[in-house]
Amino acid sequence: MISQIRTHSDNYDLVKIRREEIARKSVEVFMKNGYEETSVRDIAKACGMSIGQLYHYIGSREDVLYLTLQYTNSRIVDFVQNISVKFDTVAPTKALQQAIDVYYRGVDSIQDIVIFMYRHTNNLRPAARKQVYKYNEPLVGVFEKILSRGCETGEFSIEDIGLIAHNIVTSGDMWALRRWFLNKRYTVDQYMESQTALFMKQISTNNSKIK
Amino acid sequence: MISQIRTHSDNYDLVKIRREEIARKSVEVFMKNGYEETSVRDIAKACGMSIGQLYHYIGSREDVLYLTLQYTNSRIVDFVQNISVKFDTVAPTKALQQAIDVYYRGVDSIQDIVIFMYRHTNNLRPAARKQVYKYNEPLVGVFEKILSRGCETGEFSIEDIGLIAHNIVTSGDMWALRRWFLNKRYTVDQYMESQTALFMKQISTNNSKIK
Amino acid sequence: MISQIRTHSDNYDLVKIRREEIARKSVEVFMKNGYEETSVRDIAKACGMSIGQLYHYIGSREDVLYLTLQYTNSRIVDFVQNISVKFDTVAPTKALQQAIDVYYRGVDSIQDIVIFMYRHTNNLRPAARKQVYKYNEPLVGVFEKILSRGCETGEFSIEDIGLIAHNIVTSGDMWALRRWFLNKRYTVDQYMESQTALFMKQISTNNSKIK
Amino acid sequence: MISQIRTHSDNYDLVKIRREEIARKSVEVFMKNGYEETSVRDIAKACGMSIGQLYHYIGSREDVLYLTLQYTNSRIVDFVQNISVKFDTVAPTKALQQAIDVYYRGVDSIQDIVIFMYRHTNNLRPAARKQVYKYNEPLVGVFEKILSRGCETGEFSIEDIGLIAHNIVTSGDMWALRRWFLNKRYTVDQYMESQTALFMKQISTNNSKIK
DNA sequence: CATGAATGAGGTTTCATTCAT
DNA sequence: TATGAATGAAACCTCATTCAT
Repeated sequence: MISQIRTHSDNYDLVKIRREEIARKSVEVFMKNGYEETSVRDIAKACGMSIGQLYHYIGSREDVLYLTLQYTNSRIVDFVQNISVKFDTVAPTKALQQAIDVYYRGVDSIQDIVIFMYRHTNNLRPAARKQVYKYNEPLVGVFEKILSRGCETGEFSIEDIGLIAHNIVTSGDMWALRRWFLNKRYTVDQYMESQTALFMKQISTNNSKIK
Repeated sequence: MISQIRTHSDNYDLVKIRREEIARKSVEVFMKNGYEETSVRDIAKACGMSIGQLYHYIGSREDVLYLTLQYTNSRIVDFVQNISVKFDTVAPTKALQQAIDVYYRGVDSIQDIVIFMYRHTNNLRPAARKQVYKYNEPLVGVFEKILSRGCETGEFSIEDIGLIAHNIVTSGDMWALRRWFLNKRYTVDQYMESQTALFMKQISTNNSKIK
Repeated sequence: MISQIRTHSDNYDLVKIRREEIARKSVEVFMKNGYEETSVRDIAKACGMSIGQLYHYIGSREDVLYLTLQYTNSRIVDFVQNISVKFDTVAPTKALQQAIDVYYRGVDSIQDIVIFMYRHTNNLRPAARKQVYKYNEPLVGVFEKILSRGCETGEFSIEDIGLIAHNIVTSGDMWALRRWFLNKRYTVDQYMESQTALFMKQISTNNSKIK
Repeated sequence: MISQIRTHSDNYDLVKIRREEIARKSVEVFMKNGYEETSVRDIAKACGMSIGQLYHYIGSREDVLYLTLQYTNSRIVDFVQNISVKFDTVAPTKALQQAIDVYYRGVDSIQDIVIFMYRHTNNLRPAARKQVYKYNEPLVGVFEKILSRGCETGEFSIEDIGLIAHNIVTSGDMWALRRWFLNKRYTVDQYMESQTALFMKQISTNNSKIK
């Protein structure tokens, strides 16, 4: 959905292209300088546009924030979803481990972006905020799907699949949000393995536990 | 530790009192208007001080942020610690449940402050940021202590006490950080109970499980 | 006279047609949003033209103002003149009353345009301003003609016909310019009748007065 | 009344002084460059203030317009009122002539300001506009008072004193508003005398007329 | 000690006009 | 011929901080 943001152009395709360009480049400056510290002038420069051109495709500075958050959310979700499809034929336990692996390593490689998303989604006006949240939700879905499959095969026994999936995701996010704390004790691999092990304790059937 | 912040006053006690006042009042305005939207003038007014007087006790606007983060962290940690002392004589399982109860309900009642802390700690310059982190650490310690005791009594069986404690705390924080997601599915009580149950799966000895 | 305004087109007739269209549509937007608040983009949209096309018929934004002022002046003058012709065979006193009736009611029905004209004619560069003034002058002439005829028939006795005619017109304009004042005390009809009566006192011969 | 305009200062006296300063100086620039063409920077410079200082005493550029309109209105009304008091002991006919003389010459000497007032009062937001109108009203009252006195002494015979007074004022204003028309035909003295003579025809009792 | 007036750089946004397509 | 994307100067306004009183 492109709308909500004021444009001076009716050329839908061009707007779409430019906005993605803006999102992609803006994330970079925001990562480098921080959102609050980045002026519209900086944004325009980073996008290789004149200020006027920039304002053809957005209505306000906040719209750039929205575009970046939307963009990064989509990128992350797409990334995890795309990879997860491959796990559809893998045994649930294995699939789960691999999905966690993908997501946690992903978080590790874009720590700053994850932090950025947690910090600045609240800066958006309510309507935009909700949109961004919506873009994020499928992420939990990826894990729910695997967990469901595990329950069906009898590998997992779970009361509330949604909560576990949510915990898996947020534990991953925490690797970024609390790296000041976790960095001192773990590497990503250690963190990932430990957490995975803990999750397994919550979901494994006695069967698998005995093994 | 008071230092790091430049003062125009040598009266140590007065400075301390005033700074706590500033922190207390500033949190209120920040919650109401947001940090970025609150000007030094607003802060001074909220504190019932003149701008000049305010600048006797702080060196810059950021110092106010530091004071509030320090203050709120301390308040939270103190709160949980104070209550937890009472659990020292309670059986670890019970104590853990009660501590989670206290913390999660606490988070629920100051959701905005928790979000504020996660968002704005990064705004501080590194030195101050580390200080604030340090103020937060004892919180995990509260849970570590209970878990340790449980291991000693044989009620719990835990490989990495620190990680579990950390997970307990951050799961609580998530109630605030992702309320847009969790609110739709749970009440605070449901969330708390479900999470507690899940943690128990990770730490209970077979012994207690059988019960 | 079309000139003064730079064109990109040599098709004289087309230019004329388009400019009238521009004037007609622009008055509408100007009335709705005000001249200062209406951008060239808004004007183009209101005219159903692209910005580029608009600039084929005008040389600058101010030209649009000129066109609208010229257009509205002409419309008003034409309107009063057309109707006044019908009065040529009517007794001067009657004719005057009817002409006043027509003009004052006319002003009442386009109050905003009258105000607009008084306000914005000064925005034009001197040459254009003079043109617009010239377009307005025939209006006074309409009343001068009636007054002259009345002097000839002996119904009126006037020292300075031009001044009375001017006063009649400007009193009408004042119904728009000072409606904030006059609205509180009069309806158009009352205002019109009272002013007409006062003008009669200034121009009636003793003859007619006795009646 | 000072209020309505946002201040950053609570020092009532200082605000009053500065605002009068702003009004006085701003009228000058506005007369020189026009309101629309005068930037806030220009205003500040004309006032001998920094932009920041200017914004201590106003909330927006429009407030400066309000201040100037309020100021000039007050100046005009005060001027006419002050002079008119002297006429209280003069015979009404004489007093009226003198008051007209004072006002019309006044208008002549500040033509640009009168035009400015008619043009830009509409730029104000409604509340401010009404205030400015209110400041203008006593002007009509000055003439009403004289006319009333004339009716009491029997020199004048008037049906609607308010309307005549209003006409006297607006005829004076027209000397400024339509000087492009009137200049060609009259000097200010001629205009004044002719209009006065015409007003006398509307208000003189037969008595005085015979004389 | 206390005050709050003053600073002015720099923020975001608009918009008349041009010109490559 | 017609389009509307692009320009970028300049508009208004804010605000952390200082310092004379």
